[in-house]
Amino acid sequence: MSQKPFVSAQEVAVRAGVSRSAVSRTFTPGASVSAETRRKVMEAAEVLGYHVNHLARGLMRNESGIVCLIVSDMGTPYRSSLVRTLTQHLQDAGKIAMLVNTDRFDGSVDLALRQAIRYRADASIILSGMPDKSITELCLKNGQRLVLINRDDAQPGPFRINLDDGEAAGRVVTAFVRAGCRRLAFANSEAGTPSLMARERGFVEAARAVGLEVLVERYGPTNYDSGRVLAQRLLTRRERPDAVFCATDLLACGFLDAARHDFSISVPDQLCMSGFDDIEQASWSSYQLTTFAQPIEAIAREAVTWLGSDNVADPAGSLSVRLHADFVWRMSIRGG
Amino acid sequence: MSQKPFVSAQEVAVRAGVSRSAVSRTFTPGASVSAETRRKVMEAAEVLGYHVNHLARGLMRNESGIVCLIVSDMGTPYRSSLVRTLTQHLQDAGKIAMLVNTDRFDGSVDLALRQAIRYRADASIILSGMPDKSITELCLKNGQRLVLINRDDAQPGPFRINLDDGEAAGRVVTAFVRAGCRRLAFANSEAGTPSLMARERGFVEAARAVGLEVLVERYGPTNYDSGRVLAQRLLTRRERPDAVFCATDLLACGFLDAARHDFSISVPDQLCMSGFDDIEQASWSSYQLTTFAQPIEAIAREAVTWLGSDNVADPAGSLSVRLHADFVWRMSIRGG
DNA sequence: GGGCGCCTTGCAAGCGCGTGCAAATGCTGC
DNA sequence: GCAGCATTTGCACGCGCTTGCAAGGCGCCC
Repeated sequence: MSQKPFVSAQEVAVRAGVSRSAVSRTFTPGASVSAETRRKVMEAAEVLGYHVNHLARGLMRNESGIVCLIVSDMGTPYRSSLVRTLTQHLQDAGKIAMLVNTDRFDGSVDLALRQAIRYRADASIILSGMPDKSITELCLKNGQRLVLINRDDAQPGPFRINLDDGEAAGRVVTAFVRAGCRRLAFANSEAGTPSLMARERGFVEAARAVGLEVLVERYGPTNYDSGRVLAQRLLTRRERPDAVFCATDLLACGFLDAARHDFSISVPDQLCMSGFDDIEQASWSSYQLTTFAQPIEAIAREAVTWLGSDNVADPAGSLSVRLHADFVWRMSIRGG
Repeated sequence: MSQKPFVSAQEVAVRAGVSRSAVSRTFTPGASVSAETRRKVMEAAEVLGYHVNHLARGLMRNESGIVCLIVSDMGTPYRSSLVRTLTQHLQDAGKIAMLVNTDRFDGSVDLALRQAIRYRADASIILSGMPDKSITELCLKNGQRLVLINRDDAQPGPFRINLDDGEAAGRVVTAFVRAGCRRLAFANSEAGTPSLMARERGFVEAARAVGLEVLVERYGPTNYDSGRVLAQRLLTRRERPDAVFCATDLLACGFLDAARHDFSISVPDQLCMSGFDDIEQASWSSYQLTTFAQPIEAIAREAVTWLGSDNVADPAGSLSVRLHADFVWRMSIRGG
């Protein structure tokens, strides 16, 4: 059954009456083949249903065409959009995405990178978690390129794509103040990822700069239910906040639902809110959330462009890029 | 730079003072190696950072360990959850997922399958679109297994996983009637996929069986905005429906938002609603949508179990499985 | 002690492909 | 017609791995 299922270049060669090299060259862009030979080969390949074996090709070329996407929580709106856009761009660049799910446990990022090495992936793009330093070195030593998205890591080697989280947080403060808010709060999860913490820090500092203290609350994983819990905690305070910046849209949705349905608080009249990510749900009419748009297209473009370029060992500098998150005005802050 | 980046079994062999075969056997479960040799090999592999080259292994074994996931709209909640769960189960079974995005255009399902062949994927799982018959035959002839999820196709060969969409639709009718609704409507997209149409047909037929006609409206792609448009169309009718079954939760969310915010209709008091999929948002307190749960875990389990089994050519029969979608009662139908 | 059988090990072939090298081919200009 | 050149073609090797086969090592029992 599984004896000799796939047709090989050899078989195409005999049917086309040429040598096997000719077949190989026909499918190698830029190789030297006459038009006539190419035609014969293509014809034979068509009728036989021949497809180049990329496993073997990868073996020879030392370039598999595989790019490994390492991600957790991919059921989440922001993550799934990013994965979607990345795969699209990779395909446009002639690459193919291999997907590794790291939901199970923490160490699985390292395991994922090992898997990437086994399949000789040309590169790995890490959307979640943080690999151990020894593993990243192993990858780099093996000629595998690494991209970290929103991981904000200092170690050299990987290409790092980050947002201006801190600056964005500052803009929220301005917007809140302009809306007349004085009692600011920040709702965060306990995930503690660099970008989440950067938003928190940026918010607190910008508020302090205009003379305001921020109530910071952290709870659970970064999802809808945590947003509800955070609302429960923040909205039952004696001094109830009149403006809340949620580290994530998902948190904001949960927060907003709890505020409206459990506390009958009107947004934005009694409470101003902002989120981050601009997930699709933020634009739904039940939320109309003012938020920051993740520059997903730009992130994907930066990532695959860098993968395509040849500047492997740039002397520490252009190995990092900082993208801008646009403020999307909707209805959750007064006075847009 | 990219000269000899990866360490090979040969290098491990010389360092361990054994033959290259011994290294190979050490990493082949069930092969004959003495404990002493294995120890030496493992030690050498560890310090050298050796990882079996799965490209080469796949070449020899005629089994790459790759399973291709073919999917469009993966930014969507249901799709991304399914992808998430599938990759998880595949990894647990020792396989790895390759992701092909078919958002671009229709023919890309065929292109995706060709890509799967090139990488000698052991199997392809199709979540979106429908491949051309000639391509599926090419895959099967090449020994590649095929799984169709919710594609409801009759052609033999692929393993088909479907839901009891029609029966589910019948249960909605019962619930609507029990709630006292008489003017039923079905809100569908124009995608026309088998499962969507099965729900529509099942709903119309079950309604007819109890003597009710159904207002059917179809519009656009299967997303939130279409739901809003459908509401616009159905809720402005002279005889306004008092119960709407939306083919999808995403449609239902859009419909519900439009009903409440644009028409000030109270759900479920003035209008009963049901969706399908049980996406995460259906449980959010702004929606509290009564719907059917996609048995995502069961789907993934069935798929990878079949991939692991050896019954390739089962005489047409168990090549198809029909799963049950549980009714999830929330607040969008009266009298739960 | 020698014959027998089992476990382990090395050898070598081959999976499908790309590519350097040399031979062959075709073409131009005299 | 032939030297000279550019282009095309075939041969053969090797990428890193698995695995059948036979040789080697070892213990057992008569």
